[in-house]
Amino acid sequence: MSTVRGARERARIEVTAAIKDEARRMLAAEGAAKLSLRAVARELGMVSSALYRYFPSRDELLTALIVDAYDSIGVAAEEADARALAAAALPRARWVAVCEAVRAWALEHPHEYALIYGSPVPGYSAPVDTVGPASRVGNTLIGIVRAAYEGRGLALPPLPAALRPEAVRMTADFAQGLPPEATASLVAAWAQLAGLISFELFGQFNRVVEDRDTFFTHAATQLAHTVGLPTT
Amino acid sequence: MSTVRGARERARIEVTAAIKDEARRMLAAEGAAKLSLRAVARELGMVSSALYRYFPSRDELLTALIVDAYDSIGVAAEEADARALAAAALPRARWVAVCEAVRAWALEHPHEYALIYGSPVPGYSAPVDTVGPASRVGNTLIGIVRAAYEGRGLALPPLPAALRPEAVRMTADFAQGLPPEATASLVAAWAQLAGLISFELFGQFNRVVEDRDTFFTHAATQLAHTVGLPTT
DNA sequence: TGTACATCAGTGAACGCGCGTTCACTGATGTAC
DNA sequence: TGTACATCAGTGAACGCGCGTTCACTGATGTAC
Repeated sequence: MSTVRGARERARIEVTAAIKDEARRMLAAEGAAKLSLRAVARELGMVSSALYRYFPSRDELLTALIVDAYDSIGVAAEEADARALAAAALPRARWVAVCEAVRAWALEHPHEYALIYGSPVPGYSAPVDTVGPASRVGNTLIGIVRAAYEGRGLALPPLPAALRPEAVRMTADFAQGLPPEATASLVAAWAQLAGLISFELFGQFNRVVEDRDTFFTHAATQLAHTVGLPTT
Repeated sequence: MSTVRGARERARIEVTAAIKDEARRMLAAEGAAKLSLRAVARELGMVSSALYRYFPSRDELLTALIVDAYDSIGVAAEEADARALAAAALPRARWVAVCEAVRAWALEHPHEYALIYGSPVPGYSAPVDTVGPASRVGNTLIGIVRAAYEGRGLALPPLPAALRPEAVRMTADFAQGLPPEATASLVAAWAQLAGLISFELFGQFNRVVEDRDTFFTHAATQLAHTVGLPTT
């Protein structure tokens, strides 16, 4: 059976996890730029070259952390939505709940958030493996708007003619079943949500916004409005 | 007269400028994390220790670049607004013009944008000198909304009671003369504008948004709506 | 079940690199008398 | 106007640091017969 593993295989899984955990800890403490294989190895009581049995390079380790971060924030969003849905929340409440969950995750994991939504790590370019996990939050938001559309419908202004072809293409590519107006607003809202969180996290709200929970909830509610979610 | 300078003083001004220019070039090429005093000195044909006659540390040089970047993007915003105003544009058109100018600046100076609006540089904390220059873009946006308010007025939904005290405080702190509803929406819009630009710049729109000019103009126009700027 | 060989995790030394910062110095520019 | 001294830009060597990656190796685990 494939569930019974030899000592070698079990050890490999455990050590790989330990490396990622330690790397995540360093990431949280110092940020991506300071993440070094040598420091991780040191902390684990290994010699730095031993890590090359598990990750062929520093970049591969970073990629693994990025994928994990995308999955982690994606799960946070999906679970928040599932809870809201279980509580029979209306689309607008689901939307706000997901936004708040994403923000809460970001505040708990600021460096991981910066890793995936902040400025790109110099010299590193994300490989294709990250595309799937990267879209979980977006897909959750799409799901909420789709449910609203199929229910009471959406309240959206008409698209300018110049944007229609692009909105139609985006809809076909990743938001099937939505009206193109909704897709365009949704993509913008997703970026805007990240802007709100980034500003808070990266210090732009220092000396500007003090009651940040209240402020964010209001902004997220307004965003729900811009994607056409009905008030009631 | 203080306008006649000795050779020493003139040289100092020129060399300081040359150091900043070269540093900016390296920043543009490699990003903030890779900016090194040694590399700048090398490129300038100086010995690395000579830079310490001009900047007491690497962080001071970074701070100078940050201040310059804030000023540069601030000037871009202010000039765009002045041009729109000279063309007798209505507030909404001024708003969109400023948003587009900010985006254009960001696309031309991606690493400088990342330096000021991206994830914080590890180990670096911005000193107080940056506060003034940092608020130029925001002040430009405030000015547009204030002009609209004093003209035809703003179209804004009422504030939730929980947010009112914070909105009143923000208004008193940096947006005197605006109704508190406008201040709250404005701060959110400012962060959302940065989110739109960051997503485009940092690659989140890859495989998502293709016709980015059109998309951005639409999103900026929608933002004008959320801050209450009248359509006509 | 036992043995011979293959696989693979981890070691330790080394390579070559670049960095920020300090310090005693030289020589040119500026200043006071 | 000329001279003596003070100021300051730039030099060159050095300190101490950490990094990613390679490579030949040892010894334990796994596998085929």
